[in-house]
Amino acid sequence: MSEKTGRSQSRNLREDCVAEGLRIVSEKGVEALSLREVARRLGVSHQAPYKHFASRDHILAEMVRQSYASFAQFLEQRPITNNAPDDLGAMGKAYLEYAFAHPLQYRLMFGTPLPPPENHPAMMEEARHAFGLLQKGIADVHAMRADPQAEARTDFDAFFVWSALHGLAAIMQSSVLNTLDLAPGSVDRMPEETLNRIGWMLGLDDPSECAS
Amino acid sequence: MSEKTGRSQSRNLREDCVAEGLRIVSEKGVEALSLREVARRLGVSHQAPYKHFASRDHILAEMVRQSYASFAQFLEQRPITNNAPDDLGAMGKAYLEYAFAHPLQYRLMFGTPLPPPENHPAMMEEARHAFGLLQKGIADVHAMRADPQAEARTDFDAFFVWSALHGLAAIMQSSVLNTLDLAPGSVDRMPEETLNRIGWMLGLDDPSECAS
DNA sequence: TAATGATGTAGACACTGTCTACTTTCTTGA
DNA sequence: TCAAGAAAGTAGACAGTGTCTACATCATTA
Repeated sequence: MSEKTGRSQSRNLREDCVAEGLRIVSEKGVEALSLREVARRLGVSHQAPYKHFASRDHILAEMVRQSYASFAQFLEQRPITNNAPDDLGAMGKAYLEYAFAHPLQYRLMFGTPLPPPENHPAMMEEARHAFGLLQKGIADVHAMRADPQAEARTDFDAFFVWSALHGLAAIMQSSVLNTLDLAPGSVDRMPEETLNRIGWMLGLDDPSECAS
Repeated sequence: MSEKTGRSQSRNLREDCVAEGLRIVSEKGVEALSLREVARRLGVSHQAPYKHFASRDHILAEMVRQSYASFAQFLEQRPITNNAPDDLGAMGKAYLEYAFAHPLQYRLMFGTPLPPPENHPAMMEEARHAFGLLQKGIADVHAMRADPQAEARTDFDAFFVWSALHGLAAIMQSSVLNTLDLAPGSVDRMPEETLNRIGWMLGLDDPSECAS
């Protein structure tokens, strides 16, 4: 009974397929992903991955699930203070950091049509978890406010923040951006300024800055 | 010499390929686009389109170019008043209208990796034109202000507005959205509220609303 | 009128996902 | 212990794709 039992090997193959698939995605993008290439890199027959995944969509869904998980983990592992607005700001910063550090993986999660969500509940569960972090960040901020209306707006604000962050991340990765004739420096300052504006819109800053 | 000369037919085929391609994209998305399917629908051999386009990327670039053109045309044909802030608001509204009315075509322009821009200058020219409309809308607003700093921020503000609008459009088309447990109604009100917030952030509204 | 270039056809190649059939390997229960 | 059976991997086939090449057709024009 060596360590390399058939079962453990096969379980490794399943995980290896996902890992190798994610590597391909990170290098060349989702469009360049093929199960045959995965099998080739792992040195197995082109049908081996199909013993562990029903279809290309299923391996893709697992890759998306793991991406959401590591994305959420990255958001969670930032230093946490007891200041809700600061923590929310740090989460926004972390969001953009992840998007810029792993552009193709980010595109996998948020920029390509996902396999039918109803067929891949595990994938969606992980997505809900990631979004839940943002909801909680917003809720914490609202909770420390006197304003009773704020709480009712939690989902709305979460949606808005997500939308603003995603818009920024998506456009900064677009190839269109490089061909636009923009004032120099206006692109580089965008992430920081956008985070400021989001915070401002949520009323995180000193109201006196409002009119300036 | 009938009207149907070889030349005019071939020119039609070129245009027909793009039109049929756009039809496929609008129905099934870019991923489902294939030149052989286009040829099949047009009743020609699978190689006929290649007499008019060097590669799949070239036909795709032309489709993107036409999409940008019709997108820009849609933005331009909205009623124009002499009130710059109102006109800018109307453009934002038109932006979202187009995105929601033609989701797959919108994805073609802003949601899929474009063919190498340097190889397709006509495509990028049309993209610049579309973005130029937004820049002009912002510049007009800044121009009617006393604030001299505002003008220097034109590109920055244009970038921000584009980013916010795109983020909203992209997320509202995401399949993830339907599986999130959000407060009912928070999604439906997003477009209008986002436009309000953008206007607010640009200072288009009465400053007295700022602290509310 | 003959040549030439543009346009369209046909076949082939390598690649993809997925179906089927076959072999090997490991587990497990009588 | 060993035979049965499940699990895992291999191999071949099929239809689909983009693109290369060779060939046919036809209009213009020198």
